Amino acid sequence: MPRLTPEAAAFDMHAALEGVAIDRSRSIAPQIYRELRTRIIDNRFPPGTALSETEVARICDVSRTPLRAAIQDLAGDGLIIVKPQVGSVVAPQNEARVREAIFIRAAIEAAIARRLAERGIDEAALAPILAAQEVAAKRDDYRTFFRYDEEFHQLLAQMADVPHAWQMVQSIKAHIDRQRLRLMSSISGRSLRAFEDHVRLLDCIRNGDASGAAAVMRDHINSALENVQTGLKG
Amino acid sequence: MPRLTPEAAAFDMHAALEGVAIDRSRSIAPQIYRELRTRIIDNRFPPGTALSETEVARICDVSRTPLRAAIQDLAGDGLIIVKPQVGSVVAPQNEARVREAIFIRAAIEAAIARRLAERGIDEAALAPILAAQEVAAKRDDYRTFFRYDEEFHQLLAQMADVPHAWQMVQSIKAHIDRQRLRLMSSISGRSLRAFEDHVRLLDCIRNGDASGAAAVMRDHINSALENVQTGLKG
DNA sequence: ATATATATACTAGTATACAAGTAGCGCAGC
DNA sequence: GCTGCGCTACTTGTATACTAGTATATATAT
Repeated sequence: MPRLTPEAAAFDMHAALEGVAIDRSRSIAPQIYRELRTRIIDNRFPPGTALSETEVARICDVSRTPLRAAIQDLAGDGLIIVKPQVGSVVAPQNEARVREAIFIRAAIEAAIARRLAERGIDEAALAPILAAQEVAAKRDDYRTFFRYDEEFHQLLAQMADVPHAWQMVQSIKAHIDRQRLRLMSSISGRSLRAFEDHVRLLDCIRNGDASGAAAVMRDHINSALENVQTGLKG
Repeated sequence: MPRLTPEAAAFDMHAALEGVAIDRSRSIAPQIYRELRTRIIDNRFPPGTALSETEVARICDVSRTPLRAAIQDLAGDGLIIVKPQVGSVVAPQNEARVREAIFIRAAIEAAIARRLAERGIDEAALAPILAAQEVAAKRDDYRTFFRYDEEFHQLLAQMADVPHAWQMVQSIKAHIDRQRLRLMSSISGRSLRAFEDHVRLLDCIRNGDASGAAAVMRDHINSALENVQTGLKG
């Protein structure tokens, strides 16, 4: 086993895996994947945590086979680092990695915005979400706003008809979200700024301003960079 | 087993897997992954081919475990469709999928071009590749040109310092390359046009024209769309 | 005391056995 | 001839046993 960091030494694996419930009538591997992924993103498994396949499998009461499949998938996402014959650890939060994740998300979502501006959209479908966002934003209720923000972006991706692109965004977004929770309430007025971005984005789309829409979306996503500079120590 | 298409019925699995050599001193799973991936992309495993884990494992003389891991990874790439308790097949070549792959690649690489224009690059490193491209392009030698084109784009990604973004491009590019080989020599003058794109791209980067660089790159990648319309039946 | 060899207790990678589910074929009955 | 039930032969999913490699601790020699 790799040397434990002080933080990881105090880590309680049983506590971190509390609430894991497996439905034996469905495939186990994807369920374990989801459970672990959620816990890594919300930092119940802090970066650097050692994950022994045997130990986790025993605690979750499943065999190593589906658990291993989940670990491999998480390694593919870059959330777990597997060192052959040595051990697996939750990937450290690397500033460069987060910045690159934001870069990729901005690239894909800007392209989505561009396409929507070129093709036009059904604004009616977005209206209720946008209204809910406005309420949350004016209350500076970032938690609620964040939920509708997710919906908003997802709906745009659906309208652009690029499901796999959205899947990639979801995958890469894990690296961004993993550090977002730490600071989400720290910056006041953030929701309002984001809401205004959305309004400006829809303006551009409505006017068929493809480059403008892409630029607004790019800046909107890139605003997460502000967190990176202040949020990560390394 | 899923019903066989006429094409797949005549398929010879042993022939398709010829040349698979496993180095038992290294991990087997990634080796199998590479071997299968290569064969799917160059259509030695035509779309729709049924892949039985047991059968392929036996022919490759490995156990199901590492082979299964490879299959799962390929399913993650969208190159194989796994139907639980039914069977796995090589993913059909879907026009929408290819178009979306091009969309994603264009998005990421356009963002790379933009970043390079903002930051500036070391043109000297690109010069030899560009020179080799010019020679191949003027001979209309698409095969050679294609090799240098790959190098060119990879080097740009390296310069932009986004290794994971490039990894994603590589992954998604499989869907594009799978249909490229069929037509690569069909359109004459293609290399020259691509070469001119590269020159214009470097012009924009040199002048710090971020939007221009992004636009050139976007159009450059999107030119692959011309193949899609004529190349796929469905 | 320090450096080096070695034992030990882990790790992930692989092989194999078993379970559960699906599709297609064939036969019985209508 | 046609319909429907059931058997059979596959498939992938899971559990477990085994292999091989690594890091740490311990003992030993210098």
